[in-house]
Amino acid sequence: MSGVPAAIVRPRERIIAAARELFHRHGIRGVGVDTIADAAGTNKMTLYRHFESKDELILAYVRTVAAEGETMWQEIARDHPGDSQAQLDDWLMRAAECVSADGRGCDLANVAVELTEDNHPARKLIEQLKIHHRDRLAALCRAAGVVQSEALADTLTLLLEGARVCRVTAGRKGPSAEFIHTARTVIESFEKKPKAKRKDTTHKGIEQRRTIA
Amino acid sequence: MSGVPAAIVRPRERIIAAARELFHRHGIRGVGVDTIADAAGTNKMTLYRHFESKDELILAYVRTVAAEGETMWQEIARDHPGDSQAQLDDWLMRAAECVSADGRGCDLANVAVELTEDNHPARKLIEQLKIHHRDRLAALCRAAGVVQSEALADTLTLLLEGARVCRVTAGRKGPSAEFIHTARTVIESFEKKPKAKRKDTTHKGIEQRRTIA
DNA sequence: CCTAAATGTTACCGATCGGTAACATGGCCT
DNA sequence: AGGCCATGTTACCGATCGGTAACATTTAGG
Repeated sequence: MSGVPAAIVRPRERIIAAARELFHRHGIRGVGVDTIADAAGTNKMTLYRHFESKDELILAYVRTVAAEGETMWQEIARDHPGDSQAQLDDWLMRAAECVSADGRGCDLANVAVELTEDNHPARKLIEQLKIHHRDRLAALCRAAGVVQSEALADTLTLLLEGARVCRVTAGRKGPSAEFIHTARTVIESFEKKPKAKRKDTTHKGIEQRRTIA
Repeated sequence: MSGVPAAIVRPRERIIAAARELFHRHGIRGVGVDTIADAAGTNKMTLYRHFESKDELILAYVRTVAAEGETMWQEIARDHPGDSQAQLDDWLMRAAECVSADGRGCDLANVAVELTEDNHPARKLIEQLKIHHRDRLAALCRAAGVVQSEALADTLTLLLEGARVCRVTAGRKGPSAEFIHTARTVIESFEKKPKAKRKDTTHKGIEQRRTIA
């Protein structure tokens, strides 16, 4: 009854998993539906019974990548409850992993680059996801006591996206190699709210922790 | 003798111009050689008499984009001779134009994203070009008196590349909207060499110009 | 066990892809 | 005028693309 058999992975999930891998490696335009169906251990006909077009499969791919991003944010919050400063640090480490992972850059950005039609539904979805990610980061910066939290979120977003694309264009030894150091320097250059009400312009004591909670 | 007739644009130049435009708009994989030949007012056969493959045409496209970048650097040097600070400002303005131009991002980066084969000659060329650009920027930062010139060049490169890709993924109102302000803030946070030998830690007078020449 | 739904298999469609052969036409130089 | 070289034209090639029809097979549920 509750044994293994019922847990066999359905074709739909295998197709999504195969698309996830192949789209990531060869790009959206670089892989056909035949290849995906084959890699999923099924056939094109079954694929088209679950996705009415390749565009819909691309949308499912984007949603899958987005879900992984959502999982990341949840893990960050779970691993450092109430410690926004540690959450920001964790975000930075995970971001650095994304940069140096495998040199294929950001999957969402790659899709946006390959989808040159302005009104493609996947592009609109990606736009929402990217804005959402930036807003989450801004909220985290604010919680961590950064005064110009919006500006820092914008800056960190640009640095991360730049590092990922530079990893693709300039290789492992390019500007992305120093991403962590670069981001840390920028973060430290932003002023943080002191515990006291008055601004503290001391030129050395900018290192208090847990400013907000 | 020196009249107009001999100056008629040859098919080769028209093909490169058409490829420049179409590759930029629709991506490398998004446009076929037929379309390019047609847009160039010629035919596929003539195209293949000048370029032995589409890959070679892509290479010519990359070289064209690179030449435009070289022209930009020369204009920057010509417009502000001996004033490295003004040259850096000029670079920033031109970079901002690249970001907000037409929302198609960086042509070279787009090619690198679309060319998923690691050993494609165009990818190696792009890598050299990107590294070269970063080194030029680092030299400019050093000439402008920035102490950590290498670090600033890396940071500005990441910001620029990030802004261009964010313009594609997150739209006009995304993090790239504040690119100039973001970059300016970062630049100002980097220490500059004072004229005097001793470091000047004054908290307000960080605005001297023409520090080096 | 029997039925019905999900999946597999094969063949096919029109379109487009990168690339080539053969031949006709043009203009430029001696 | 003659000849040559660049270009234009047409047709074609095999491969692959996204997508579908018809039919066989398996699987699950009553």
